[in-house]
Amino acid sequence: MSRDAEIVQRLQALAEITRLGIVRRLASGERCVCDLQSDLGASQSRLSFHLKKLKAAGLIVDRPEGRWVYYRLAPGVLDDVRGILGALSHEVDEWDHNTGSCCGGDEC
Amino acid sequence: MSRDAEIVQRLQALAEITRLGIVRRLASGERCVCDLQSDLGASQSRLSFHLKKLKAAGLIVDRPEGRWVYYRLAPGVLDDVRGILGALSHEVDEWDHNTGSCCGGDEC
DNA sequence: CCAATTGATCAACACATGTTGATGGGAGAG
DNA sequence: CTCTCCCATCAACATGTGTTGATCAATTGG
Repeated sequence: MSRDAEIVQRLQALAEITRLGIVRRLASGERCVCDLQSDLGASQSRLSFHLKKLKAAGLIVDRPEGRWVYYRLAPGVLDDVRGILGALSHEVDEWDHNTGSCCGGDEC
Repeated sequence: MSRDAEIVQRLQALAEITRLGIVRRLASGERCVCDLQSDLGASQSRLSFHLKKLKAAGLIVDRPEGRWVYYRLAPGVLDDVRGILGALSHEVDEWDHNTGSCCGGDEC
């Protein structure tokens, strides 16, 4: 998978209200699905669907233990995403109002 | 629109390969649609569609001038998104392996 | 005025995504 | 073993998203 596809997948994983809630919840520590279920008021099936997305994007990791499966944030991944956005917004500082001409130059 | 919905909309706007390319391109300065068209090799209709999404999310702003419409990054918005992600990943530092019990406590 | 250019918008289509309710499987309790 | 709990998975459905090709409005140039 290309780097860009990976970034897109991670951003997309975060770009959903339920999953954002899950990530926010996991930010304070490991939780099992049943915890998230009561915290977020979401059905078990729905949570499982979203956890799968987050896991596929590498944002969370699971730890099965007995009957339960504990989820937590994958270390460093959120900061990695932040780094990408930082690299994007960084160049805008030295922005010149008329850096380039339209349509490649002399024609416009 | 709630704060969370706004964040989701912005993340979602970034979570697409064409739009990520647009943002990356605009990071180095203002561009008109015809510039992006040749840079990204995308059709005019497709670009217009994605630019509309980015604009609706508040990530870019437009500046009509004559026949052309110039787009550029909205200042501060990318950093705002970064700030959100930073707030999320921040709490994970003080993570305790067994912070909470499952399912609210005494039952598991 | 007429023609060309830029870009927004539309309809139509294919495909992806999120939800619900049901089913199944593994682990532990009785 | 049987029953229950936790969780993943599935089918079915509704909705959202991205693409193409056509059309339209506004601007500019001849």
